[in-house]
Amino acid sequence: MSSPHSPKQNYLLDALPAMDYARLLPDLELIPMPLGWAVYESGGHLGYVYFPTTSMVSLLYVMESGASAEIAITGNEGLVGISLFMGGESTPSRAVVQSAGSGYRLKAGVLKKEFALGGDLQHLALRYTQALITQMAQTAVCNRHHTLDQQLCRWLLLSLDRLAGDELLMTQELIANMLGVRREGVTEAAGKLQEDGLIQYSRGHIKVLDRPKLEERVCECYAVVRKEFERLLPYKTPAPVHKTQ
Amino acid sequence: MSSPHSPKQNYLLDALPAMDYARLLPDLELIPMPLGWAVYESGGHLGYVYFPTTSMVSLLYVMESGASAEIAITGNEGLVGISLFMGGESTPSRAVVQSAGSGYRLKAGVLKKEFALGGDLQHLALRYTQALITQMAQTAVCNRHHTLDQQLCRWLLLSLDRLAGDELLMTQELIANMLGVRREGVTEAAGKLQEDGLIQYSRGHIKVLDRPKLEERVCECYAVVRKEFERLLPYKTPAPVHKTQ
DNA sequence: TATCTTATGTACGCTAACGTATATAAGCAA
DNA sequence: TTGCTTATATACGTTAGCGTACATAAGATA
Repeated sequence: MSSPHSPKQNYLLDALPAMDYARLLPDLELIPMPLGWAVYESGGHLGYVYFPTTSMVSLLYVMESGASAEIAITGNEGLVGISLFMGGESTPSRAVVQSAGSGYRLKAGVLKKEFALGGDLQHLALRYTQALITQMAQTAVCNRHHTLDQQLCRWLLLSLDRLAGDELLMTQELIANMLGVRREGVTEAAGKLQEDGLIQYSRGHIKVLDRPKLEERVCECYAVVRKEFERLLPYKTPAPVHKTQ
Repeated sequence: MSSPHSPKQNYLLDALPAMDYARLLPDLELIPMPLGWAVYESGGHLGYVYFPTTSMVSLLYVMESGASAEIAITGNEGLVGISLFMGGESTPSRAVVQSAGSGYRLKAGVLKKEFALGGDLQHLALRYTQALITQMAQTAVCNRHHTLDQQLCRWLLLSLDRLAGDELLMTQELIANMLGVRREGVTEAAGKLQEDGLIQYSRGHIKVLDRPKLEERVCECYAVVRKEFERLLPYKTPAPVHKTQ
């Protein structure tokens, strides 16, 4: 099997004008992104920005108690390491690969230089950051007001949008860590979805059977985030949508 | 009484180099920011960015059901309207004046032009935005894991940091809307704080009597946000701190 | 003064999610 | 095959916060 890797599998890189893309290409380094790898740690210095192609990265905060909560998800529509161009160099959160795959990385210095030019990369990166902000804000709202069942639907749909296919490799334990809830709670919520024929899972494999029905059950948060991503990053149509409203 | 208004009461404006400040000064327009005023609406277009000086603005999301949740707070350490320079022009959230006072505004076009220069205003605005992101992320975490009591402490301290003095004009109803909880819940939580002598309130006036004790009761979220603001926006020392850890 | 409005206090049953414990089952290793 | 590890299932008492209802009290208004 050949491996048809290309930086263009990442939306932000793909959206760059040919000249900007050509300038960055020599510095884009293909790397594997294995499950569980901490792309960056809380407070840690970043040497690179990462552009996921076939992988998915969770931004999460781990509390003193060890409990955690996901803040946002990044897939091939974005980049990991916004603090590099936002100027802070680090953040209190962690970034962990949540779905293995590949990505490209760019040395911090190269990115900053390109960003400082004020061209398309700057605009794209900032628009992506705003979309990410919306995702974070909606996570806060969802955590406050919605049930675990709804949040699981949101999480499945957001993840699906960021990956090819209709399958996720993800144990209930992992999902519980992301949502910041008990594993047993996820078992129960996922059990209902399976019973009703929306998904099918076994030992870390989740297959979505009925996406439209998932979109019926999810809270408004999903659509808010999705629409904002589509508005801010057009031309990105990650997965067939049956009903966004 | 004279009114000693100055754009320098806003940290971001104050931190600008003399030349940049001088360039913007003619376009900075002093405006009153009355309680409850919606600085911008969900999805609405912004004509101005706002630099609060003596006022405080809540970023919040209002759900279909009418329930709401605060995403972040902005005071004289920041600005309202980041979507203007981030490129999105609007956001799904609302911004509402939560504590009356004054501020300065700048026409969208002027800000964008200054931002595009890539100078100190750009750097400050982006660093502030990163601090705001931290606040949002921590709101999500706090909503997930901490009790109403802890969240009330966090909210009081964050608000206090953004205002002069030790008093807040704020009914429990208002606070409940911000936190996205029942008013009765706030009554109970605030009752405990009053009983223990940490605060004193009556009909919309809240006075903080023992800030150190408040900082003992608050969850870690407050310190995370505060430290990140201090790291990203140095020289800003809003209120005496007794114990940040 | 009496009345009205708004802010705060208190109570009661309800539910989602928690913490904990234990049971089953699927895949892997020997 | 047997045993071991990991993933999922189920149960039970506890609790924070909800929804609702109603009571008090402080200012404002007449």
